[in-house]
This record gives sequence, C-alpha cells and structure tokens, in this order.
Amino acid sequence: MSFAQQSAHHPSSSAKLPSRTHTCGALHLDQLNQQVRLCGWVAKRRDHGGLIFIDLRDRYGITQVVFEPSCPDFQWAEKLRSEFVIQVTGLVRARPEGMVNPRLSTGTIEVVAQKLNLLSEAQTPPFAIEDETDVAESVRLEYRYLDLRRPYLQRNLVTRHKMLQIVRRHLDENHFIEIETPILYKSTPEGARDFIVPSRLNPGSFYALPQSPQTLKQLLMISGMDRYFQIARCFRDEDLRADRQPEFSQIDIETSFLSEEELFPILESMIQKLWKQILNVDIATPFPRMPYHEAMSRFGSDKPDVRFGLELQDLSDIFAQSGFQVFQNALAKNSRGIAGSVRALVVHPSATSQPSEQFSRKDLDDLTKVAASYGAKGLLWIKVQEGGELQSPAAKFFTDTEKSALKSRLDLKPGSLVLIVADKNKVVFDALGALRLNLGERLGLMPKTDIQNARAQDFAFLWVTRFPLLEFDDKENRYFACHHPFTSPRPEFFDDFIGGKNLDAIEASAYDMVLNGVEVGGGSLRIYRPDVQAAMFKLLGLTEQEAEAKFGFFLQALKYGTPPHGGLAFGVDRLAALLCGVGPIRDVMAFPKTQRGHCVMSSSPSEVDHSQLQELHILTVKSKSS
RNA sequence: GGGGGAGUAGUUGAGUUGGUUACAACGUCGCCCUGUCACGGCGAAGGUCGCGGGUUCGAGUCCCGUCUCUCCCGCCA
Repeated sequence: MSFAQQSAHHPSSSAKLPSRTHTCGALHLDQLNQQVRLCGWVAKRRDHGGLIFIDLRDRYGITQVVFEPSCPDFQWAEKLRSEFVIQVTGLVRARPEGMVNPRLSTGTIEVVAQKLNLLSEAQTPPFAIEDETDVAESVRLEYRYLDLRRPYLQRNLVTRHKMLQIVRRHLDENHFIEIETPILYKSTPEGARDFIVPSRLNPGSFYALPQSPQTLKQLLMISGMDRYFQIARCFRDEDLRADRQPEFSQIDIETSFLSEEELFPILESMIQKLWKQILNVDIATPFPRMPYHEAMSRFGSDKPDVRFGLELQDLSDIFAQSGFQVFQNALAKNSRGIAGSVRALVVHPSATSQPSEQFSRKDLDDLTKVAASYGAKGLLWIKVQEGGELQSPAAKFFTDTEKSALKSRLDLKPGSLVLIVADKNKVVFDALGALRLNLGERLGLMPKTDIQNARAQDFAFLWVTRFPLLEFDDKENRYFACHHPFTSPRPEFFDDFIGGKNLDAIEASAYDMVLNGVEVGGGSLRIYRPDVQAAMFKLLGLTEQEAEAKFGFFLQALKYGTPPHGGLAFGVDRLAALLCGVGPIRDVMAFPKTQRGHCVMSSSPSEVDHSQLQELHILTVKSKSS
C-alpha cells in the first residue's frame, strides 16, 4: 500500500474535532495537553530514525510536530517530504527542559502526533521556502505560488491588505463612497501610452485601459457624488522600473467644494492612521509644505528626501562675470530669455568621515558618471587644501574675488569638497539632485530604517505645492501640462492664463505628497469652468476639432453645473512598499511582471490563435527591425 | 532607444594563461541514527557552461551576434 493510498487525501473531521482546530502560529502552553488538529505544509523534516520532527508551516507560523515510534502512522511520517500538505492530530506537550526554541512563536510547545493524514504530495520545490532564500528573482517569479509561501511575501501582502482596510474605513467614516469605474474606456491623448483592447463588435475600434480614472472621477463630481474614492487599477504601457509596473493600483480620491487647506487634513489623518495602526508610529500633522521652486533649488528634486541636509548652493551670482567658458555658456539666456545656473554641493570634512582627500580619482569619476547620466556635460570639483588653497581643474579660471566669495559663501575649510554643475536649470537640478542622493548614501547621511522598530523621525512627510502649470518642450515647440490638462491654475494666475501671458511663471493648484524622497501621492484642484478647460486644450495645441473628438463628452459635461473639485491619487504599491520597508514594489504585489512586462509564470504576453485575431479584425505584421 | 551589472548541476556560487573526467556548498535520492530545530554519519545521482556562429589541434574561458533577468537615463499627462 502506497503512502497516497493509505492516506485519505481529504481532511478528517468529526463532532469532536473539526478539520483544523488551530493554526500553526497559535499554540502555546495555554493549550497544554489538549488534543489539536493542525493543517499545513511540511517545511522541514528532521528524521532521527526512532524520532521524527516535522516543522509544519501555514501562513500563521510554524509548529513542531513530533512522531514517536508509538504513533500508528510513524511509518508514513518517514515518507513525508518538503511541501507535502498534511493534517496532523495530536496532543500539545511542553518541550523538555532546554529544548525551547525562542525563534518560534510556538517554541515552548510541540505537538505529539497521534494521527497523520496526507492531503497532498509535492514535487521537490526548485528553491527552499524560507525567508533567508537567495534565489534569482526570475526563478522565484516562475514559481510565484511557491515564492508566495515565504513568510516575507506573506507578511507584505498582509500589510498591504491591512493598509487598504484602514483606508476604506477612514474614507467611509469621512463620507466618501467607493465607486467602480470601467476598465474598458476611451483612449486619451498626451500622457503615457495606452494599452488598447480591440472591440469585436466594432471592427477597427478600440477601447483603452485607463491610465487613471481621471475624467471619470471628475464626471462623478459633476454627478454630485461629492466625495468619491476607488482602489483603482491603472495601466500604462511604458518601460518598467523598480517602482513602476505596467499595471498598478491607486487610492483614487476626488472631492467637491474643498480647498487644499480642507482637503489635506483628510489625507494627512489617513496617513497618520496607517502609520499608527501598522507601524505604531505617531506621525505629526500638518505635514510641512514646500513650494516646488524651493524643493528644486534646495534639493534639486520635486520629491526631496529631507531626512538629511547637503542642500544645493546657487553660485550663479558669484560667477556672473566669470571668464570660464563653461560658466558663461550656462548663464547665457536662451532664445526664450531663460538662463541656466551654476550650482554646487559641498561636503565639509566635519560632516563626514570622508574629507576631500579621501575622494579618490575613481570616486570623482563615479560621481561624474552619475552627473553625466542626468545630462550634465561634466562635473567640476574643487578640493580645499590644508593651506586653504583651492585645487581644481578650473582653478586657473577663477579670480581672487570669485575664490574668496566662494570660500565665504560655502564656508569652505581645509578638506571641503565642492561639486559644481553649470548648465540649464533642468540639467543642474537633475544632476545635483541625483548626486545629493548618491552622496547621502555614500556618506551614510541617509538613515536606514528598521521597519520593525520604526520611529517617527524615520519618516519625513511633506507636501510639495505650487507646481508650474506648464512646461515648454523645445523639440515640439509647444507647452505641455506638467501634471495633466485638467489641473487648474492657481486663482491669482487666472488672468495671465486666459490672456496667454507669462505662461512659464503660472503656478498650478497641484500638489504631491512626498515621503523620504518617494512621491506617494499627487493631485490637484481641477479646472471646472468650460472656457478655462477649452483654453487649456487650445494652449496644449489641440484644435477645437481634436478637443471635441477626444474630450467632447467631458467639455459638454462641464457646461451642466460643475462644482469646484479636486483630489489626489496615492500609489498603493509605493505606500505598501514603504510600510513594509522594502524597495521594489514587486515585493508587495502578488503577481508582478518582469522588466520586459512578461509574466514568466504564465508566459504572457503570448501569441493568440489566428481565428481569435480574425474575430477581432486584427492583422499582425512583422516589423523590419524584429 | 541608450548605459551599467548578471546568466556554469534543482539552487547559490568558484573556475588561473585557452589544455586530462567542469568544482564546492545547500538541496535531492539510498542506508543508519530517540531530542532535533542550519540535526548528525556513510554513500550516490545530478551539467547542451543562456542560445547561435566564429577563431583554434583544442573554447565555460577569446571574438561576433542574439535572448533573458536586473539597476538606471530617456519615457512615465
């Protein structure tokens, strides 16, 4: 008789004992001498010949089961292998003196088996199911259902679940209603590439999967829904990153009649609850607010990590008359009358264990490469020597006045290192902003958070506000909306906006919530006047006909009594990753995709039958490049 | 589209100047073992060195191409 034949292959239950009396994380000395029934996976078998230990695992924990020769099923216990699914009936017993395992929550007890019931056999798994696994992610993703048995991923998914429950409860208490919006919707111009879905019933026509429910939630405000939210699945056909997947979730929120000052506290208290209930950390509110321009000039980023200093310094005025060609070029005005700048990061010897002498040629080369990858044509360094002399490849271009201005402005002392980028502002901010983060890591300025023992100071929340409304694109020679085309200018800029004046200086009622250098959410107050919305589309280069074709339904709706409204969307995956203390959002998603957008478990995307394509009126062609 | 890193037993890695039968650990399989929890002891099996081509008497190693994974830039209203 084989093991499988011997076993029932379905759980036993009786009036006396149900299929499962406890989970594998539940038993303590309280249940001493009780008869219990556990179900789970064999995590480990330790066969001592006359005594067999089984670590039985479920998502609640691990319990040690002991098979002694007196157990009638002892011979079958010898046949157990990793990941077999079993049901064990037995007695809870205190572990002998000195045998307690402090690393298990159930480490004070063990279950002495009386009966073993095999529910499922298992092939040998391709990798060990344990937290300390060090296996290539592609292997883990191919067997994601096994990877998800690891306590680490199970904890992350539980945290994500808790997070969403707290969010739902909070928004419900604040009179928000959860409304589902369509996944099959209309393709939208601008923004990310759409995933499109062919319509069998409408040959040649396509739905698009929503990049966000933006227009739909605004229409719900026009419908009078007043306060809406949705845990919305969103789709963007762009290249992936550690924090970007082609499909992702947002906590999508929209409200009517509220100002920023009235909206922010609702969102801040939601965050406060999440951090309190999940991490037991008290986050102070209101969050600091920082205008976009301040974030850029101080940190070189619109999502600054303000847990450490190392702020950017503007040296443009010092070098206004510089004889150094690189600086002259950067400070010259372009055809649209906009000048770049000369800015620097300064590392003082006191602030770090690494004074400038310890920045080797290779270190500086590495830093230069970082700057270059953000478009900087070079990175100019200055080292301050023992005697106070400035050592730099460009030192000979500096006048004495410039040198002394530098020293006093930057408070230079022997051992200081200055890193300068001179270019148009976008490049200067991007390059120095990235260098600041790189140096912050390199010099150990960036705090490491132990998420199990997190403290309030580990989390630097802030609102970045007053984003520019428009951005001019040199290549296409037109303006683009910085946020999206439904974002309202701040009221004080209405006249300029309608009149088409000083467009570069117009600020938007847009805001991002930032935590430790991560944009966790973003939103805006929306345009609610049809004439302003039409003006926006026109400014963005849409003809009236194009605007009508793409957004006619929306412009029409705006004319039927639109309340002032605005909202925001949080990135569920990013928030969950921060609450779990992990980097890649793949680790807080059940079935993520690889960087090529593949699901290696199911091998999707994949080719489909010709007949399927035919029904959809689709013909595929091989492109020359492939 | 561009740049960096990686691909060798099931897994994680080593592999010298191009040279005998490609190595180790863990895992797996068999036998033994009554207090383990990284159990232990003895033994065994396990490989198209990502794929394709080239150079060479000979390629895991050198060259060319290609695929995949990963990090980043562009992109992500």
